[in-house]
Amino acid sequence: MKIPLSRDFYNRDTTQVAQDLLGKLLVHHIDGAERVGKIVEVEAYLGPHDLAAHTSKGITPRTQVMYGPPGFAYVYLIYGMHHCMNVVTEPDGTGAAVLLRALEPIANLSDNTKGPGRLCKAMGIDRSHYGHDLISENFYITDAPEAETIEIVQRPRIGVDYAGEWAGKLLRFYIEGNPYISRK
DNA sequence: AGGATGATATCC
DNA sequence: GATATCATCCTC
Repeated sequence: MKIPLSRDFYNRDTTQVAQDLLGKLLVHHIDGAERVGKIVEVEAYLGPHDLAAHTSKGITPRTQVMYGPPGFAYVYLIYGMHHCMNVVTEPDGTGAAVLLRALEPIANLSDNTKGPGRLCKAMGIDRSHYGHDLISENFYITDAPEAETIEIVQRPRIGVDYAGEWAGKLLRFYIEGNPYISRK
């Protein structure tokens, strides 16, 4: 198996981690198969001061893991039917995370990986993965075997119009030209 | 453009 | 206990 990204990778500035996650591989061992997708689109949620972040409501049972140490999965159900996956960033207590929005299928994945809900469906991720440590053997993020040069595009985040001035901030990042972006 | 569908936060 | 609100997706 490959080597998961270290705790220190996640224990950094969230916008930096978000951009560094582009091109990395998300790996999940499930039902005897290794599902692998390349991360091509993400969004950064900076902490309680970020009005678009779930942690802006304070520590609750749902946001607890997002306030915890970095490198853990924050998975939640949205609109009653779709799961979304984040990776927690920055030191314990910060309340920041990066939402994974789209993958490029690499192995044992359907072609339907554009968008956070579809991403989780294709990877077999649900609320049972809430709080899962990504420094693990069966569910983790790792470097791509071959480093490639990518151009990163910055856009406002999707679906956060309620967040006032935070709605317009350029905290959505994706790989320029990649065909698996959820929206232009 | 509108509906599905249930957890969650926030109010009584 | 009731209700409004969702970091979405599918169908029309």
